[in-house]
Amino acid sequence: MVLMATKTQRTERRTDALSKERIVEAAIEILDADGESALTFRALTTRLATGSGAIYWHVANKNDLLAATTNDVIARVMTDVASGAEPREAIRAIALGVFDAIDAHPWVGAQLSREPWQSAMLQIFESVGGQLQALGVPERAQFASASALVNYILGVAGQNAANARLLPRETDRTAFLATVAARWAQHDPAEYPFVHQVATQLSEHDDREQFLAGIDLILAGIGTIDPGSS
Amino acid sequence: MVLMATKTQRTERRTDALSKERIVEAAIEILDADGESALTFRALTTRLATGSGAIYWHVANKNDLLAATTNDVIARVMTDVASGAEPREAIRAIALGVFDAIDAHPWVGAQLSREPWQSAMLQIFESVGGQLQALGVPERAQFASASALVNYILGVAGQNAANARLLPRETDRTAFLATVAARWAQHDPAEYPFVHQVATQLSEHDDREQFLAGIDLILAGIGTIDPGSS
DNA sequence: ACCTGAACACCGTTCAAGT
DNA sequence: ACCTGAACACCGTTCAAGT
Repeated sequence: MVLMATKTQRTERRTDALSKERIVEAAIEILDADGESALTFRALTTRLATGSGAIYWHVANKNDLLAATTNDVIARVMTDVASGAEPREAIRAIALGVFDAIDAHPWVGAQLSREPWQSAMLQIFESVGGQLQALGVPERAQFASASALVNYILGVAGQNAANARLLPRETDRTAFLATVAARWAQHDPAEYPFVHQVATQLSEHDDREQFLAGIDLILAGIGTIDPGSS
Repeated sequence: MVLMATKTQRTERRTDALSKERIVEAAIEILDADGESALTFRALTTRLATGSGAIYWHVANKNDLLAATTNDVIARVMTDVASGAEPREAIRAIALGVFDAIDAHPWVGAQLSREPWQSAMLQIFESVGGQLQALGVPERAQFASASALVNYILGVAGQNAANARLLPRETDRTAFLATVAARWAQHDPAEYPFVHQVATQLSEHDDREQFLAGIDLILAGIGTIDPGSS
């Protein structure tokens, strides 16, 4: 195919032509490999063997580029998760999908908590909202319930992204949590009794389980809503 | 006092000597007046009539400075709120205090969701945790409950900060929400039925009330926890 | 001990010029 | 229509030199 095309190409562009997709793809690779600070237009131009102006032809600015990369990752999560399970399970699956995506691409977390009205967020909001309807949450409470869940997911997203930024590259999670727990334990117990008390639990806990426990707590709260007349 | 001191000052420094407090104070003024992007070391040196090196003598780097400013604002909120009300009311007061602080200083929201293990977060965590104990939440559930509440607050913090960044300076909130709602309504109803449906509610809702509704939802969830054997 | 400010090594973004 | 890359106007941070 490719060999044939070399002869008769006419309206076809060279296969490596720039496009927003190719730029986004390259940006994701850089972000995953070396983190947020490594994504510069200079790094992009080098990787794509082009000039900075070429990138600006396809992308408005860096914010636009970051929104596009985040959107890309979240869209993939949402299509993977779309299948029809029981609503409560579906919500947990959506939440875990986002959680795992941020675990795999920590920069997504930072971006999500920075640009909440962007398309990525809309997709999460839509998925969660749809499941709440399926769950039979009364209409007047759907918006607030979806917001609570999404805000919670957003909060954890930012937190996990920050952790990943602090983590000195591939440190294992338990070692990191032990460090934070030790720092917590150092605070004056008189001034920070609660922090002091839960410091041990911190080093033992499983981030992912804890995240899910929070989702379940909110779902339990939603379960207490009076179905009312609607 | 000051006049007298001018004669016999010895170990005293000139009253306008630099200090971390003075730098933090100036940073907060810049952030409040012109937003995150306005806080540069050059702007700081101009305002403080000094050199960049002088600032670095008191502050490790820009991250350190931002953490200190956030810590300052949150500390003020926590001492204002500390009074002993009923636990559930106290938690609502803490949450609203943080919410209002971010409303007044949007950059705090961005920073909170960026540096969750910092001192500012610890203070919120401690306050919330203490109230959960007073509420009689069983010990095994305290950590997860506090985390859920704090993560939720964190998520809203980031969202509000982002909104403030989008807001073209002192636009009123309802006008802004109407714009977002209009954008939501533009999406294909077939693809985004839920978003489409709640778009109207979005433009009518009160951010602050909605925030509190989420807190109440989580508190309701916490209320369903089996007290167990402790 | 604390401060000065020039210098360094970067950024994102623009734009005249090319194809 | 799409791409090139030099140039611009910034950054945060360092450091020799001053007091």
